[in-house]
Amino acid sequence: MPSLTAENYLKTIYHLLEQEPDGVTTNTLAASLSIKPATVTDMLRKLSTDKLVKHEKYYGVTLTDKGRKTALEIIRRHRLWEVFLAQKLQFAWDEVHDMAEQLEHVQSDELIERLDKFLGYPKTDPHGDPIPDKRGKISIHDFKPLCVLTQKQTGVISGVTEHSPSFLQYLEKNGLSLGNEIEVMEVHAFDMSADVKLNQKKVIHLSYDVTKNILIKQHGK
Amino acid sequence: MPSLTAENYLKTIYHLLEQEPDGVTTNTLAASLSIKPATVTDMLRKLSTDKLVKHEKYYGVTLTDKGRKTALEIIRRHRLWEVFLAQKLQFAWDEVHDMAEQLEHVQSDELIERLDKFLGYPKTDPHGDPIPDKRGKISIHDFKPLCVLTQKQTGVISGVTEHSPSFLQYLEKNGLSLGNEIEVMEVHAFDMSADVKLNQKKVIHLSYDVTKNILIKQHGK
DNA sequence: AAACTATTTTAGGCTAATCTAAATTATTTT
DNA sequence: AAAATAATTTAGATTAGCCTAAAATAGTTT
Ligand SMILES: [Mn+2]
Ligand SMILES: [Mn+2]
Ligand SMILES: [Mn+2]
Ligand SMILES: [Mn+2]
Repeated sequence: MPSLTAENYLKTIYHLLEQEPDGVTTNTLAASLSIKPATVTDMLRKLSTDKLVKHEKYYGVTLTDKGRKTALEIIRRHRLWEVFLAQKLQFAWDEVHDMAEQLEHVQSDELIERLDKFLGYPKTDPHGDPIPDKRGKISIHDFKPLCVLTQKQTGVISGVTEHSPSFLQYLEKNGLSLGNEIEVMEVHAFDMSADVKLNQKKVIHLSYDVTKNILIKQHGK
Repeated sequence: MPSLTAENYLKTIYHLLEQEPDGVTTNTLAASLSIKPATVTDMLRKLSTDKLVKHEKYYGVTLTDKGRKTALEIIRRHRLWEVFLAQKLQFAWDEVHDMAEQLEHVQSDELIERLDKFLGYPKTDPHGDPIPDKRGKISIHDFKPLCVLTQKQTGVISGVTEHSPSFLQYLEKNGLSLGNEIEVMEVHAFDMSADVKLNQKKVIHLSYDVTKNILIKQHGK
């Protein structure tokens, strides 16, 4: 029964550990939560006491099994609510995150089970991110950033690594939604931008800032 | 933008004013919120500063127009979520309240509008209580407690004034759900209990504690 | 009208979550 | 290896929301 605040710490630590698996620093966590490092240190002491994190003073923090399980529960709730908002209430994929940030803290296991069933047990959220099952098991995909594909390689847009409304709206406007096929026509060495063919039709030009944040499931893989 | 705590005060004051229209006392409010009177006095000062309530020291508190509007928004959210839980997630009417207590605090006007639409603009919640519209307009019914009906009078079960799971489960078990027809066969003077015919079939015996909490829409009214 | 009782408010304290400023520790540069 | 710099922790303070105990007020009884 962690507080809403503690839940947000655990979730954020979980996400940051995906980039820095052997420990998240106090500053990184503070920046991510938009609070001061001193506040983070305080909370890490409490989370340590509750055996949710392991904090090596002056080095960094990682999750315990208990902490990881809790984080995955929150992520499960967040992503199921996002599916609900997108599929049932017809919100666009750039609109669902902020509401899910609130809904994820509603405490009721039964509610989440029923919601899962109501949604038809979805495996991914509107951004292509996998939804952990009720036991905290999460499937890991081997999607690659579009920027690592080379000429002639093809695949399906299957996720994003950037969730800001402005980025998602940009993708939507250019027809780059989940499920669409792409083929890399040419990569320009000087700025890493790429020409990409969409659904075997239109060719569009994408900057590196865009291609690095689009995840591709490669064909025949 | 009242806090979650302030929202609960406003909602509770609104409900208590339905019984005591010219002012809710500090003790009543404290009991209703399960906190101490001293704490209530503190919060009432803050809500007064924010022009949400009018507090006459040592007498009682009422809502300002602004406070009433806010309370009705929260009640709207609560009841719409209850409809969602009952109709879409198949929860029983005695299970929805606690989850709605949490969901009602999720802040997003657009979410509530879409939810309302998704549910087909319901006019009442699973307990028969009216759902305020987005402008804070709430329809008032003229349902009467079953206990005031006399022999031979008939009507339809249309609401309850007691929401505890044990009471609601009792009603459910005895077929006393919303929409069912009743006819008063006999009222026993010594304990105010009543024999009531359900859907022109079975006659059941109900104590006063039960009949006073069932609201009836009388036929031809 | 005075005294008593019940209710309400005030005074002073506590905890969770935040902050700023100062002290400490680790890392990098010279 | 010392000094400088950067990151982190500690110390002390603040605010919201709660508490208990004491003081003040209102309502009731004699
Ligand atoms: Mn999200
Ligand atoms: Mn998502
Ligand atoms: Mn309710
Ligand atoms: Mn209800």
